[in-house]
Amino acid sequence: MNIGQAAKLSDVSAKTIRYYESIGLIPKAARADNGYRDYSENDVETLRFIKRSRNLGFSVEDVSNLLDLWRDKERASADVKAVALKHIEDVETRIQELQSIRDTLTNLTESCHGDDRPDCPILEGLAGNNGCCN
Amino acid sequence: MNIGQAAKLSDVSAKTIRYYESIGLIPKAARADNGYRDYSENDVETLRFIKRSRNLGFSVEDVSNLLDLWRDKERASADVKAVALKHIEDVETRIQELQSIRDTLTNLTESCHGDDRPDCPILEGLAGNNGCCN
DNA sequence: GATAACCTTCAACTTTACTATAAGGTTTAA
DNA sequence: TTAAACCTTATAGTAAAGTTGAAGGTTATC
Repeated sequence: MNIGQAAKLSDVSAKTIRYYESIGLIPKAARADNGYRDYSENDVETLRFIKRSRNLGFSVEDVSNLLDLWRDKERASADVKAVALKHIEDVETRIQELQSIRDTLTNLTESCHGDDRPDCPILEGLAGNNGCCN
Repeated sequence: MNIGQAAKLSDVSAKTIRYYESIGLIPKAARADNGYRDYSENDVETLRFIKRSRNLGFSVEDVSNLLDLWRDKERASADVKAVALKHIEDVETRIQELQSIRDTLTNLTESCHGDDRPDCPILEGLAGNNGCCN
């Protein structure tokens, strides 16, 4: 199938597929007689794998590692698990950072009456005129 | 004081201070006789405000708006609150996305024995061979 | 007086992951 | 047959927020 069809089936745009090929994330595609890239069902599977992994927040480099593991039928599942656990840890850290930010902002906004008067604890907090943040 | 001193006091690097000036986030600095930028305590306060705001995840553009509001002694606190509430909402959305990712990954890793055998539910999940994700 | 530690400008580069554009060849459908 | 809808390559641009480097002037210290 042509790249457009593969794009549709995998939900990865044609441009992005070419980009992935250019950076070596996927091997160079086979070519039809007319020079067009030619994809198999298997290639589409790979693209779907990439798409799902990216949706789960793995970097392209992580995905590259995961693809290697996926293709290696002898790999130890522990190797895959290690990549996943590391990523979970990173995600968890980011969640906690964001929660901390949210809580600080929530405290600030709750103390701001939010009307047309000018005094504003939010700005005071950002300026450091209270003990609540940093 | 010189830029290095202002950098130290505000915890914003000298290069970043120059960068902020170049994009108009802060006004052009006063100059000493030798041509060096000259900062006041007030300027350092502003840099600290910027630093805290950035730490709380506000974009540079948001910070620009917040600075305008900060400088405008007539502003309505409601205007500030609106910026903060919008940001809280964005942060909350991001937290939920990350939690969803984390939960999916946790499910996958929990079903993976993680030893030296090759079969791996994580890769199967990423490949779409189960119902758990996307 | 030398040398380190400052400061200056300006342009270019970094990161990540694409996206866009140009100029052109191919295929499909009316 | 001609127009739309594909496909090709190569180059450049985007986002965001800085960072780096070169080439040079200034100041503080030994």
